[in-house]
Amino acid sequence: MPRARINNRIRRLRFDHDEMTQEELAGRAGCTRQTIIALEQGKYVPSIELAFKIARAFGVTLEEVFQYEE
Amino acid sequence: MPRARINNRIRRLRFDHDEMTQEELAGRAGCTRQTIIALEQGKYVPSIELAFKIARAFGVTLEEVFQYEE
DNA sequence: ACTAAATGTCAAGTACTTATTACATTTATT
DNA sequence: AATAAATGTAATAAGTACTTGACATTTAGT
Repeated sequence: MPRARINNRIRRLRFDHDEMTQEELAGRAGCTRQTIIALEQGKYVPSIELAFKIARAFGVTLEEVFQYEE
Repeated sequence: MPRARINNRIRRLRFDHDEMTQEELAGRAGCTRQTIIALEQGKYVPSIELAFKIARAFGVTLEEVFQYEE
């Protein structure tokens, strides 16, 4: 598959949610802390399922967290 | 990662788009025909990137194509 | 009925996502 | 300065997404 051009606003959303910790987010999203770290660092793009869970953890839509860069 | 609870409306969207063929959709989304077939059959869930491309091929949002069930 | 287009199946292989475990570093707090 | 909390790093391993290629079946048009 093509070069991933997906970026995310996880770091920003954590900030906006009273500086929610990575561990707290991981817990809510049902993944590990390391996964959150890697996502924030842009090391990879999550599966759709995890993306939906992260969005839900912040109470926003998937597209408010992840964007396809042209 | 958890059991994928993502379903899609690709078949329906193709129908609504004047019965766009799987090959035509694959071309627009930049994937193979076999991938479209497998997705319609629910054999797996696409990457976010492919999901965005498919949505774009139909001119709708990602969430209009893919839904997280419960 | 023929033919072509569309859809489906199968198998092998590559690349990526994510968990796990364990340790290191940075940033508060007191 | 000491401790604890938060963040970062790294390596292994398992499972999944997707391509490629080749062949089979179904559907539609003439």
